[in-house]
Amino acid sequence: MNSFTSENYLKAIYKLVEHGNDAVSTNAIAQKMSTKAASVTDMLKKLADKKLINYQKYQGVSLTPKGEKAALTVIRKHRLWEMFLMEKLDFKWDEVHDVAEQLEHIDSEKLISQIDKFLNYPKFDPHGDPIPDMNGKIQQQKSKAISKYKKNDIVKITGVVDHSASFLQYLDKSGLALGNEIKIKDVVEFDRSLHIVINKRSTLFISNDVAKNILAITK
Amino acid sequence: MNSFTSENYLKAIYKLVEHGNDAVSTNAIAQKMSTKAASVTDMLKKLADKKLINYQKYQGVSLTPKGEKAALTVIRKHRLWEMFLMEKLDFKWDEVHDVAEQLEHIDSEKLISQIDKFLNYPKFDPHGDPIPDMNGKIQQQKSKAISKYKKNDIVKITGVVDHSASFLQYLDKSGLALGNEIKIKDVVEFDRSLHIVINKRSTLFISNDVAKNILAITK
DNA sequence: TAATTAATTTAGATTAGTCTAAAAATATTT
DNA sequence: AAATATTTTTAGACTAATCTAAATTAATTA
Repeated sequence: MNSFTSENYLKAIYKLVEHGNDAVSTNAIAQKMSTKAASVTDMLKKLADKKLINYQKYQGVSLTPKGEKAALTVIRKHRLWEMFLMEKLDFKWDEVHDVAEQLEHIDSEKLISQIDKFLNYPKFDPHGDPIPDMNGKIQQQKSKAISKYKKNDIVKITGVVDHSASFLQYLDKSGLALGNEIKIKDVVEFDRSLHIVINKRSTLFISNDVAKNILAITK
Repeated sequence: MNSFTSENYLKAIYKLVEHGNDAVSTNAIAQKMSTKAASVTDMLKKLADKKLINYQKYQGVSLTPKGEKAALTVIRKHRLWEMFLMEKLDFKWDEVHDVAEQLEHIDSEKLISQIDKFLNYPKFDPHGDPIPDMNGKIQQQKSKAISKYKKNDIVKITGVVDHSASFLQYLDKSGLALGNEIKIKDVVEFDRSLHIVINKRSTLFISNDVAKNILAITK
C-alpha cells in the first residue's frame, strides 16, 4: 500500500501531466503540493524505487503504468466521495473538496464499489470532472471553455476549470450551475467579456477570466 | 487536532477504563494497541503534555475531561460509520470494523452530523453498542450476558461483548442476530452451557463461552 | 561560448512514532 | 524484610516526511 503522502504526490503528478506537460518538473510539483523542492526530490527517489514514476535526475518525471493506475484510483475515490457528499449529505459544491481530500485515502475496495453502486455509477462528479471506472478508464467530455464560443451559440455547462471555493461560490450566487443552458448573447470585442442568457430566463455579464473557467458543450 | 495515533491511544484508554480498571497500566495499553510498552510510555508523555490524560510515572493513566471528550468523539464516529456501512452499503456486521477504524479519523464536523441525520440519529450501532451524541452523552442499556439469566427467562439480544469477525460469523451462521427473542430452555449444570429457543422457532445449544459474549435484556 | 541565472539535488537536521536493550521502580514471594 | 519477579521507564537508534542552506547541473543571456 502507498502512504497518504505518496498518493498525494502521484495525484499531483497525474494532474500536471494531464494538463499538457510531458515530463513534470520538481518545482511544479513542489508548488502544487505546497512544499519545498528538496522534499519533492526526496519523495521522487522513493516513488522511483517503487516503480511508480520514471525519474532521472534533473530530467523531470512521468508516471509509470503502475503509478498512473494508483493515481487514477485516488482520483476515482475523490470524485465518488464528492458526489456522495453532495447527493446524499447535502453538501454544497464548494464544501466537498476538503473532506474528499481525506476520504480519498480510505483503503477498502468494497467501500468504494458500494459507494459507486449507491450513487448509481455516476460518470461525472459535481464539478463535471469524469470519474474513472474500476479499471481507471475515463469517459472524456469534448467540452471547451465558454470563452471560446461565439455570439448566439447555445451551450450546456458541463464543468469548471477553477475548483476554488470562492469561484464556486461566485457561480452559485450568479445562478450558474452544472447542466444550465447558456446562450452567448453578446461578446465584447475590447475585453472578451460576455453577455449571456441563463436557461432562457436571466441574463448575466461575465468577464473573460470567469468565462475561461466555465466548460460547456454545444447542445 | 490530535493525530490518528493519538486518537487511537485515547480510544484504547477509554475502553480500558470503561471495562473496570480505574487507572490503566502501560502494559494493558501496549497489548490493546499491539505495540511495545516503551512506545506507550513515549506516547503517554505527549498526551499528558497536551492535558489529555492524567499521568504520573509508574502510576497508570486516566483520561482528563478533555481526553474523554476526544475519545468519545472518535467512538461516536466509529459507531456511526459502522451503522452507515451496514444500513446503506450492505456491509455485514463482521465486515464493518476495519473500515470504520479508518473512517473514524476523518476530520469534519459537518460530515459526521450529516451522517447522523442520514441514519436518523441512531442510538445503538450494529453490535448493540451505544452511539455517543454530539456532546459525548451515552444512552446506556441495562443488558447483561445471557449466561447470567436462568431457565425459562425470555430475553431480547441487544449486543455482543466479543466483536471479532469469527464470533460474529458464528452468530450469523447460528441464526442469531440483534433484536432476536431468546428463551432459555435449559441450563446444563455441569458446564453452564445453554439450550435456547430463537424467535419461538429454532433451538440451539451454545457453550458458556459463547453465552458470556451475548448481551440481552428481559423483554 | 562564457557568464549569469534558475532549477534541482545533496547534506545535515528535525519531528512523530516506533523499536530493542538496559536501568529503575514497584509488586510479589518466601 | 530481603530476594526475586514483573512492570515501567530511559537511552539510543531507526524510518518517513519534512526543512534550510549549500552545492551542483541546466538553461538563458549577453
